Amino acid sequence: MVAAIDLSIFTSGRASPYHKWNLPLEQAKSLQKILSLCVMEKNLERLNFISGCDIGIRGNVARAGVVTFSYPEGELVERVVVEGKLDFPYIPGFLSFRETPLLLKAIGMLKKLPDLIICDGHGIAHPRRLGIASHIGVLTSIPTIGVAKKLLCGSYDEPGFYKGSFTYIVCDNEVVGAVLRTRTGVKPVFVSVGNLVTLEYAIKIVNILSRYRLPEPQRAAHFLVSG
DNA sequence: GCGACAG
DNA sequence: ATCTTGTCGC
Repeated sequence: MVAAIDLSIFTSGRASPYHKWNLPLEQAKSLQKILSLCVMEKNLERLNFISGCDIGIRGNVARAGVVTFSYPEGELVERVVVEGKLDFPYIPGFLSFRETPLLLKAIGMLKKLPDLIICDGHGIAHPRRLGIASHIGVLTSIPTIGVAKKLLCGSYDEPGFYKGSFTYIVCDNEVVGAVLRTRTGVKPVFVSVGNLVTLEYAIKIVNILSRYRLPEPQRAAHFLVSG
């Protein structure tokens, strides 16, 4: 039996117990390469609760939101919103150093940890294979999937027109993610493994979740922190 | 050197 | 991410 993960350590508002966040880019780069070695691709054994998380920014204040839904019922189970400041600037390839601290704080406040977290941004479809979804997944040991609106690295062929069709994202001769058409005729999303899931499963679940009217996790979280 | 570049 | 009006289409 393994002790439950205590995420309350992230709610202190202080630096992460695992590593500093305000790092020079070169150190951040090294850290990403090291942590990417911790990314594991495996099958989920159960999926009863799915969370979506996102960050909204207004001037100097940022709000991180986490929303949890039951699956497959799709009922709202819990939601958390926390406000704070972001000190790290947005630099392509280093998004997690900007948003992860506040997101972990919000995730750590959940009464019940989810079986999966859908993150806004890439997972391993990243130059150093550690996008924000992977970073969060590695630090929390919670399975994560990255869903981004734009490509960060690599190339792909346009997926088919209809919902469910997808193509792969190839970066440095590796398949790092997929471009999935979640709605017929609408702009596709970029799906990639964050941690502890398989790309095939990630594609499948993201496609399924996009059918839900209310519960599409990231959208719900986005709604929570913006509108 | 030049262009690309999640949120 | 955020700032923003009207407008094309089902």
